[in-house]
Amino acid sequence: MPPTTTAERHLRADARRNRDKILVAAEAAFRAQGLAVQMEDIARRADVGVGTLYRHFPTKEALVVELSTRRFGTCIAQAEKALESSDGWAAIESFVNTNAEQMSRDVGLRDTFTAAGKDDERCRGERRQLERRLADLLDRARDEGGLRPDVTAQDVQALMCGLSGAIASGGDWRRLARIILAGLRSPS
Amino acid sequence: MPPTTTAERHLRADARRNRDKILVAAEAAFRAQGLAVQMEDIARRADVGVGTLYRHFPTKEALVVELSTRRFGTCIAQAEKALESSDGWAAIESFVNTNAEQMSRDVGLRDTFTAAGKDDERCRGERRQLERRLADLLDRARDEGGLRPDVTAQDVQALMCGLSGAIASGGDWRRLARIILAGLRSPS
DNA sequence: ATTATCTATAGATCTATAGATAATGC
DNA sequence: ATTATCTATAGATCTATAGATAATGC
Repeated sequence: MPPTTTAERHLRADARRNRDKILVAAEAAFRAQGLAVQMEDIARRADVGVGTLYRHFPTKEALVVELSTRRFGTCIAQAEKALESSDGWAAIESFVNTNAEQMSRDVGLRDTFTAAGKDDERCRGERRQLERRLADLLDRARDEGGLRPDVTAQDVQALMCGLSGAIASGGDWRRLARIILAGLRSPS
Repeated sequence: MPPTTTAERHLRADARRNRDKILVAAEAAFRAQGLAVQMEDIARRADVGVGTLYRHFPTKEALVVELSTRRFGTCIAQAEKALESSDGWAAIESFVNTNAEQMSRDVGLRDTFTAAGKDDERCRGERRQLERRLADLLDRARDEGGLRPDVTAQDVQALMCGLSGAIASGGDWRRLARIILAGLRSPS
């Protein structure tokens, strides 16, 4: 559930409608074309003038941050869901595979991992929270002996960025995820 | 040794000098700032007007292709040198580590791997040749039993792109290279 | 005489805004 | 009456060129 700020609650009916259309359109545009897509394109997809787009999001950065935050949120939720698995190593496999598959279908997600919101406090917060969840996953798997003992959450975060690049360059996510997971697995 | 084309041989003394200065400046600019650096910046570094830069390289793409080709060339040479090693697996380790270390110091190299010259025949040729050398390295290591049997040259190329992204996102190249190499190693 | 260089600026490609017009809701 | 929308365009930020000026080499 997105944070319904005070500003959003008092929105006029048409404004509310347009805001929703913009978010849907931007989501689709980012997924298909990445964060570099033009504001004009997003407005066209939403069937709205660019002026309206800028009324709702004062800068492109603000729009990118809004949607990147949501993507990070999904990713964090996936990490938490994976944590429910009974087996520590299976949780990590599940997390990496799920994300790799999603990145293969979503340029915006790849861009989010590698580039989005480096200067935005909200995005940085999400990154930190993801790192914490990742650390939880790793701690458990390490305790159970499934994980190579020296792997850190930062390593895995960097590897997820790497995975996004590798997928973008035409690699098969299944094969790449398998290799990276094998690299993380404890050498038994 | 760069290919001394006919055009380059007949260059007037000052033109020859400026061309060299431009190549040195562009190399340094790409290394420090990546391929997105501005032509004006490169010209300034070379102590030359932008007009001169454009006289020698008709488009920015041409300059990027020239320097990316060189980077690919170095990389191919490293693969060939690694191939001289007596041990197949050691050759792969050496290749991956060398490149990872270089990528950590050279934004231009990272950009070259992930983005450069996708539309240029010369660059595509270099990519293919690198892939062939990589395949040679893999074949041998596989025969010797050191390599996970299903790994392809394309996988490794994608992983090198990934490594570049992972390093760009702040990862430690030593740790990342170790994990990826462990993933490629045969599970014995 | 020819070939190369420089500066100033045209042109392309975006983000963002101004200000005239239209839709909402009290 | 207020709030939102639209189109046309300003502004920023690049790449690339025109055309007047300078350096080279026969």
